[in-house]
Amino acid sequence: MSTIRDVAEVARVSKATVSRYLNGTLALPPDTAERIDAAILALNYRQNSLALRLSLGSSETIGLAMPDVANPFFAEIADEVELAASERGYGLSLCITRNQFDRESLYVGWLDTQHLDGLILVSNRPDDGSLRALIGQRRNIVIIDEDVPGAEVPKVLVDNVQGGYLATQHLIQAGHRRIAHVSGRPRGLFTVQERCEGYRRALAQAGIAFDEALVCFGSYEREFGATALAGLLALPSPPTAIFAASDYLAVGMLEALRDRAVNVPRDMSIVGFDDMEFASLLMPPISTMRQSARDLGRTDVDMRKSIDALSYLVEPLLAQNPRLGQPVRVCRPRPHKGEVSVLGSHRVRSGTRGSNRGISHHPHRSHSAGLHSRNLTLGLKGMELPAREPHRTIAVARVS
Amino acid sequence: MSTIRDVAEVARVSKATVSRYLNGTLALPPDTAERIDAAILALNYRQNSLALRLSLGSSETIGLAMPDVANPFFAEIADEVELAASERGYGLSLCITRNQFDRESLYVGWLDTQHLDGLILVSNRPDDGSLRALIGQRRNIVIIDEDVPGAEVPKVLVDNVQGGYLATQHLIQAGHRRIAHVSGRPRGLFTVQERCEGYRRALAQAGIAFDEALVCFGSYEREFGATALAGLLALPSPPTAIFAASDYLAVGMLEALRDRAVNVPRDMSIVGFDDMEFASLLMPPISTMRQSARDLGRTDVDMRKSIDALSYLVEPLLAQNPRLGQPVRVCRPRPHKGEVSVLGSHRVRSGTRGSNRGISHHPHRSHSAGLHSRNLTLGLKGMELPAREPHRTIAVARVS
DNA sequence: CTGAAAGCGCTAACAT
DNA sequence: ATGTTAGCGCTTTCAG
Repeated sequence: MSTIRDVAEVARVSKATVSRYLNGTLALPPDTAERIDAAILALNYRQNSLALRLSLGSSETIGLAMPDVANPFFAEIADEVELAASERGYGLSLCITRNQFDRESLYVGWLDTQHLDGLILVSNRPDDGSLRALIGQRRNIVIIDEDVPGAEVPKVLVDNVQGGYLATQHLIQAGHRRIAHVSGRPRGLFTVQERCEGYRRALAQAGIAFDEALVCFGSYEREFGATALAGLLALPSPPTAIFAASDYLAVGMLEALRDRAVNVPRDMSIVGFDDMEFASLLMPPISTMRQSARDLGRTDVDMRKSIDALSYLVEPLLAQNPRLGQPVRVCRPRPHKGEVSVLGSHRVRSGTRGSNRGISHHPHRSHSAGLHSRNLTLGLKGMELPAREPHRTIAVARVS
Repeated sequence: MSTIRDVAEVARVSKATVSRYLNGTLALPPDTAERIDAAILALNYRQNSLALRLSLGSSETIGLAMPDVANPFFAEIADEVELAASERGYGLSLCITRNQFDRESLYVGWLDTQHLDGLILVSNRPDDGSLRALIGQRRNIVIIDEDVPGAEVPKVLVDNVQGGYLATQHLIQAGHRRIAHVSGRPRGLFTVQERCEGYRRALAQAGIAFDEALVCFGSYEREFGATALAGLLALPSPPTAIFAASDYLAVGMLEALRDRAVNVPRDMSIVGFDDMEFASLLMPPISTMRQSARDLGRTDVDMRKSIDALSYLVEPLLAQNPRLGQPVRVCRPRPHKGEVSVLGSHRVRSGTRGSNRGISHHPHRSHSAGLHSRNLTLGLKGMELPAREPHRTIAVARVS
């Protein structure tokens, strides 16, 4: 490979001139410009990005650290983040933590070694303070999906309480009184806690007593769905509906129910959580709380564009758009097809996803092919996020 | 952040000494070593990876270019590749091409700019020669999943002919005579061509005439599954079974069949292709040809370890293991749970995936919850891949 | 054993 | 408008 020096020699100018010309910081007389262009072409010159980055002191790369990318929920986030990053000329380093602290630690360390300019962190463990300490005062981390309490960085989290509330309410409105809740572990996980809190609120509002026997905490995985289900069915008075805190859980339950020849939704109603894209591929499709992985991914990178907390990463972008320090709307997602996006307020309407014409609010009634499916769509809630307040939380809640 | 220079000053030695000590190329007297250690600790020194990489002329990063990572099939590959890369100390740059040539081109270019040391390329377009030309003589690319004809680089491809053959044979053995085939587009895509070829072979072998009306090429996507199905059902003499060239296609068909209240598998049998992890979550679970995304990912990075075609990437690894130029077995995957892995030969046995006890070979008979499910497992075929023959193809074929 | 110095390829003052 | 020079932080000859 040829270097800028070769180009300079061939074009009979200095390295600096070539460099400035290439970066557009200089208007050259046509003849010199042409000589340089010709040299570049002749030598098939390409900027060495390593040297560039060393010189600039920035890797032009952001990291996305998540427990697992084979899980469709995370994969969707990754897809969206990659898009946002590449649109801005950033590379994306994929960092799979497999839920281990030492791996999270490794990747956070990459921020110091210039390996990464910024890090999008999806942790899925309850933090004992180590991760928070590790994050420390860093200004180039964004936390999404699961909170790391105490960490003073921008966060993009889902309104899990609201989600749990709506899911449960959905079942109550369908006539259920005995509603179980199956969720992850440990209970200390914010997503677990909050979804459960929403569940309790909905019950309370409907005057249904909370029954400890009807809630199980184990994991968000499929396997636990089956286990939990067995336990619930063995109760003296089993539930008629279940709010599962993840779609994977719901799937595990569906499998177990199928094995026991229990008809869904006739004999058991289920609401999931996550709205992974494949949820609608299930037969029967289950209701699920939508927390859009794509919005989590997208919103997050929008933040980078506007918050000076991420100044390290954002400086080059701000340079082009010097409204520095002004409050900016950070969460302005386009509405998805068939949805109404309501900024700043919640509004519920019936959705259009899937083949759910002839929607029935009663789970014991079903349409066309004997399936139960009802969608709610809750608009995104956008918030003004003033500069200099990097650790406020953006709630993105959706239901479908 | 402190630099090696700071460390040197505090430890009262030269930069060079620190550098060599850190790289283990030097044994130091205990006292000097201690001084350096202390300085590193005190200053919280970390190697700047940008500088390191510029100096070394290698980015210690490989790229994974794929059309889409939200698709579970690709996501599984990504997961596996990340694991392999991180185990070897490489970073992984995720490059989503969205099936556009200019994006593929961009990422291939990163090999020249030192941005990437190696590239794992998953293209999903039929190549008109541009991509092949772009790849040219580069020695640090590996192609997986879909062939780029003419490109002389290592490839990890599935034996699609065999896959199509087995899928079709499965249906024939179940008693079907009118079997449709629905696949992607354009027909020029190798995966499309080969799977169809396998389909034809199986038909021929069973003495069933090939009927043009029963094959549809459109796309691997779900939507086309529904479209194609409508066409097939409208035929004067519709098929009783379908071999779908992707699981997404099969899912689209299942949905369409459900809408028409056609019972699967009683009135229509379907075999898919890919064995995405979520395939078994479908209800009813469909039979599917297993081409293990994970094996594609894993095998590939194993190749990097042993083939000198990838010398650029592999040199640091070979340095530790100087059996340079020796033939190495590159494809030695561990058998999955419940499977028999047969190197160098094919063997069929009944599998153990899912809840398929009481397997029925007849699609019109079904077990427990009224579902049709039959699994075949074909062992991996491993090949000796001699050094200096980087562009031989490894066939990984599995069925389940 | 250890240090001085050159160099990786580029950018960015500072000159001219 | 262009050249000169000094770094960016590290590794690696080459000397001592």
